[in-house]
Amino acid sequence: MKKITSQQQRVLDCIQIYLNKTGFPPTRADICKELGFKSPNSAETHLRALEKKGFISIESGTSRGISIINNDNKLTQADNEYPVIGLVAAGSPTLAQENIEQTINCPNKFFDSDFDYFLKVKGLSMKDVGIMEDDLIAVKKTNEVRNGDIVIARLEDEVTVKFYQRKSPKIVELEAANEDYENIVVDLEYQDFHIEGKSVGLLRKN
Amino acid sequence: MKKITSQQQRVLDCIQIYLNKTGFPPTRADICKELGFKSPNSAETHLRALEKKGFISIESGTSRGISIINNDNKLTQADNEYPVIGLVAAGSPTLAQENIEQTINCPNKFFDSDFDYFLKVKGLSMKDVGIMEDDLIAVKKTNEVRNGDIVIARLEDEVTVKFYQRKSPKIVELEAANEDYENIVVDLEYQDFHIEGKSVGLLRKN
DNA sequence: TATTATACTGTACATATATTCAGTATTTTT
DNA sequence: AAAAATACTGAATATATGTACAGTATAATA
Repeated sequence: MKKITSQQQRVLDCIQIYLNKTGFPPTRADICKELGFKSPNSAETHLRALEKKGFISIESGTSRGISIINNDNKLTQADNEYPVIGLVAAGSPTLAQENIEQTINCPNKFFDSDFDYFLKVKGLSMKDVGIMEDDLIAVKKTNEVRNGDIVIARLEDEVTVKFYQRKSPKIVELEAANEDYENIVVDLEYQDFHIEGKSVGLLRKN
Repeated sequence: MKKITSQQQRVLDCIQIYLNKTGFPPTRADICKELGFKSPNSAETHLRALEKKGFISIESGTSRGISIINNDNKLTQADNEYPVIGLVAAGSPTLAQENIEQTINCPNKFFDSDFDYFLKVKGLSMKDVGIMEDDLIAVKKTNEVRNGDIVIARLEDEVTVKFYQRKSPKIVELEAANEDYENIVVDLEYQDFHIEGKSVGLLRKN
């Protein structure tokens, strides 16, 4: 990490303080107000310097698009609040979505891949691979899945967790890991099918 | 906290996911794009409902001025490095340096109970309760176990994970959750038996 | 010595964004 | 049965905001 000047440090601290206080990053004007600058360009040039030195990233054209880059070699590991989302009974037909109000504090790099939320499992359709009722699956939102991946898929209005198997350009098979459940064959041409994401890990609380 | 609808939960999760990914809250348009709405007013009304119910706060006239109100005090959130210990066929799991395969950074109060280390599972003797090979069991070191608890026990030189059942003052039965394995009957008078701890959670990395 | 980085003020403008208004329809609550 | 809440589409607009351009001045670097 490159050297930082005292003024740049003030700006960096200002961003962090503003974030802690409000929950979102400041605008150029906010920084000016906080540090006594009279031109938004003062903040702008400092931000550009901080970006160039790798302390922050700036999303171009985006309001408040500042994010502080954590060097995770530090003592303070970056945690986040991850939402826990409910799931309809896997393998059984038609049930309204039941959602759960809960978030879990978890290090960002807890699993081998990053992930977006936890999914609370209903049903036992994946029991043979050790996914039990009420387990929390760490889900990475993505469309890029391979055969054999455990995917979270939406078929019409129903969300399920299954093995993914692309059988042909228009046919996907969703395979359960439980002999009591039958596999689901999806015709992409006639059915509303969408990959929500894939499993990158699992969490269970006794 | 008031009731939340499934769509409102989706919006709330969307905000959290966006925050985790970018470091700043989404705009109305961002939410629409993420959830498939076609009018920014769809996001707006959901946000107003979430604000009214106390899940978020919205800074008026401020771009991305959304912040999630979390009920739990995560200020005192502390992390720790937890050792991962291999479950070898013979020998007891100790926290000796040579037995520690790796460490995992994890919030102290990640599971419902506190815990001391992760144990890496070998074998499938508990497969019917979803404990698979190479899963990491969060172990709390304790002697206080109850019937039905999943315990980490040492019998002579062998360490196993099993259900605990106290049959009589001198007899303990260690029950597997896999029909291919036989239960182990322990005579406390004649056998060297020791409870290392009990399982308080499970972690799996795909 | 020339060049670059730092550290500002001040003005201007395109666009990103919040927000209101006008509708429609369904579900839930009173 | 009426009222309120939910769940949207679609258009319009004031303003919040990023960002470029034009300057001035000093310190650090090559």
